[in-house]
Amino acid sequence: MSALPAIQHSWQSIHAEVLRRIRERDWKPGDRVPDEAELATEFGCARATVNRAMREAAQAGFLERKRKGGTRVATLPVRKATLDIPVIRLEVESRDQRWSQKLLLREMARPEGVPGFANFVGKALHLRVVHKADGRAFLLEERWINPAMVPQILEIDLETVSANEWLVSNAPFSGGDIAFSAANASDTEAGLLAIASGAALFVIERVTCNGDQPITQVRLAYAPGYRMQTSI
Amino acid sequence: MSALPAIQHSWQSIHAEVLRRIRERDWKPGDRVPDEAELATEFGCARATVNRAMREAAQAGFLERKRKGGTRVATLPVRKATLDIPVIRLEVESRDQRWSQKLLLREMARPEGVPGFANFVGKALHLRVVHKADGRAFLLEERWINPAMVPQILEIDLETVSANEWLVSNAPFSGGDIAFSAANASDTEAGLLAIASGAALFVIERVTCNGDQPITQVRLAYAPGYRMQTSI
DNA sequence: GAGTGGTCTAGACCACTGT
DNA sequence: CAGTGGTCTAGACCACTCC
Repeated sequence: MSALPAIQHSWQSIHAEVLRRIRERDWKPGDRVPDEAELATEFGCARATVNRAMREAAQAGFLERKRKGGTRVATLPVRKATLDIPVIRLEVESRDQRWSQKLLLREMARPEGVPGFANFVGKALHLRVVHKADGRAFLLEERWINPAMVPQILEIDLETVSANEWLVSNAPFSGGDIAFSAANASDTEAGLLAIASGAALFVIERVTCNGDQPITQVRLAYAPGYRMQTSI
Repeated sequence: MSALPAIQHSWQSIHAEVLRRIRERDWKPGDRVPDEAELATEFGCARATVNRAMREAAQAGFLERKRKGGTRVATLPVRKATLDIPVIRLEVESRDQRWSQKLLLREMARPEGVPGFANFVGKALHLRVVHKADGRAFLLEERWINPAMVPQILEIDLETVSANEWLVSNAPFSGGDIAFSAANASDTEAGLLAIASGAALFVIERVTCNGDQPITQVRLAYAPGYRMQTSI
């Protein structure tokens, strides 16, 4: 009962009220909640407005919705965190630091054992780059690029433009996979990053594809101190 | 020009077509794209349908929308990856392994230098737990819990029920922060995980709050081999 | 001021899926 | 089969922001 203070509109206010009821245990985990039509009456708005509010809450993991089954409060709310994967240069500049890079290696080679390039035949563009923030090396990039997918990149001056940035702007892609892990720095890596051998690196591995064709695979190894953050 | 094959409906098909145009460079980065009314005419649907498709594309980072400014293709599309933060037990069981835990420490203590507990006065519940998959230790959990926010937890048998799981189901919370990083295993950590001292651990640090009150802070250190994965 | 996206409404039909 | 969420429509008004 107890309708809301009279004037309630906007899906956001309803969304907030829904989250409040979950947080305050008005609606308990596992509970069936009133259906959209009922809530629309209670809130005095159109069903579509309730739908929007509930859909967003479900997408965030707070509710579980099923046709005919109705809507229930999630029992074990799987929290969903959204990470931004920015262009490296912008990530550095957003910390008010100056970005620069050094191209250590540029070759055409056979990608062997490279994730995403399993069935690849012929040679691919292989890059190794050190990224610097205010002149200090903080990130090693090891990248393989499928030249069949982005032939133009063979003519780009990768000393000037980062492959990362060029690809983001010029390589259409449909999807990919990302994995995060930790790894001990090899002697070589330690030398390049000016850190102790064996130091713990934060590693991001990413494969991007267009359809079923791989475009690029990259391994980013961040020097100690790097933190990837987000809110939930 | 070239209207679509005639029958086009559903925001999802329009969404797919929009992404295709971006991918295939029909619409180039930075380009202004037709406004909603125009697209609605082209696709032969209501403006609300176009709105839904474009809104989702913008949320995913492919478009930038501004009132009056119109909609443009993002020049440097910031990829957004969504991570699921599951309950540890379920994560293990989803790999068809058996989950178990060992409670190493349970004390009331002053949280000093604990993120999120900066202004905390008095004592908090401090836990240290080893999580095992098929009997093999793979994760160290170090947790602080604000007893004022969840007094019932003081009476829970944390040997049986994981604090992680209990909190997820019983502690209402409104938000929090997560950070991911890498760290070298200390001698103690190495001993507990049966790995070499200094090995690279994947670390997740999370603070959850209700309003401005901290509920719990946890540091999860995963043994080498752990990968957190997602698709984009 | 005017153009464009953001949202709300009232009603309708459809698609799943539990009973 | 029937209840519930998912979506579409046509129209309206509002809010922001560029000119």
